[in-house]
Amino acid sequence: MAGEEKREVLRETGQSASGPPLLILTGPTAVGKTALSISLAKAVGGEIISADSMQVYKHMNIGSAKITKQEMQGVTHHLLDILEPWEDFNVVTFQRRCKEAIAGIYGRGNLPILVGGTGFYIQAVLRDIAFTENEDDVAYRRELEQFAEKNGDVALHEKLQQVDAASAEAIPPGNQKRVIRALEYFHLTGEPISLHNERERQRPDAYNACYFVLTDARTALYERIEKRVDEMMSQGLVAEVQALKDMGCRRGQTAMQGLGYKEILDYLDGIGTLEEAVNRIKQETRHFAKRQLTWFRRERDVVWLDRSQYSGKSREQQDACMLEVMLQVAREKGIIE
RNA sequence: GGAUCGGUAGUCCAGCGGCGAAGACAAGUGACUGUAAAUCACCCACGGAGAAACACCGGAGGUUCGAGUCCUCCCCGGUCCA
Repeated sequence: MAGEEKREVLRETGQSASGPPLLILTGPTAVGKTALSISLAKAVGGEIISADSMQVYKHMNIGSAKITKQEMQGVTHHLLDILEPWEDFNVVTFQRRCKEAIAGIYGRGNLPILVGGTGFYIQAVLRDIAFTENEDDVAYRRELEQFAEKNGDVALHEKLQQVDAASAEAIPPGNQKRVIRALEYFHLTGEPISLHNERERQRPDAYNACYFVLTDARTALYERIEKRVDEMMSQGLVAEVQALKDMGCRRGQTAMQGLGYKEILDYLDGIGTLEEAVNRIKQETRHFAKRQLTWFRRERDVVWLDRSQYSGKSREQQDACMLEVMLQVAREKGIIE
């Protein structure tokens, strides 16, 4: 239904199929991207690049639901386990390393497949968003944080109002992180970030891409999430987090923002019971899935693959059907034979 | 059987006789251009709606200008005594 419509639109508008080829497979957590991505990679001769903000970290396997060596079935994966958990990571770093990986894959004559649930990262690569070259000014950021601490969100927001009214309009005072970034951007470049964003929004895709979004009925998705969290627990999530804690990982680090990690860390620090922590993980993972869906709905030219359309079939059969659809779309775009 | 406390949204829970019903959670929707598994916003008590009026706090009556709030009876649940 939704997928079909999108494809029609693509055909009619004949969106310029320019740029190097790229396959994207994404969707909310726990829809079952991993297995499908392997079939896809095998079918098209592709290498997978993980578009996931947590799986880049070493020692975070259970909680991030990282693919195992065995599950890879020989398919090459990139951007997994590239950082220690105390290192910072962000879109810009991702974009750079992803582009490097893509270049390498083309060099080997293979097709890059971006697989993962971090929509922002995917967008950064697909549209080749230009981020500021400036290093971030940690001191200035800290200064703003302290200002907000003392004077409140609203006062900080007023600062933004003065230099960049458009951004102030768009960002609510409560969203301190984005208010700070907007101020920081202005501080660094002398240009309002709203202008920059406006410009970047116009960018066409940098690739001849197929953007597949795997989804499912909400209830089914939520059930899968709960089941998966339970599995993580039995696989030893607590021990994994304990090990991270022993390595010196603390709340506040980028890696420890991961779902499942911050909650278990709380538990290990004596905040609440294990049961409460588990329930919170489930809850927040559901919220997260919802946010992901919101993001993908907003992206243009996506092809939806909805499991609920194949509800009578087994997962393997569903995957087989969806693989067919993906190959069909890729052929139409001239990405594969 | 007697005593007593309570029945308000999916859940928990506020509510001096002026309530078209507070708060929290869940659910839903959305934003997002260097922390994105982050951060934030909106919405949420039948229906209908531009506004008004009607309807709403277990059920039925009553008192009152006015009842979720007081009274009576009934139904349901907790606790205590038998």
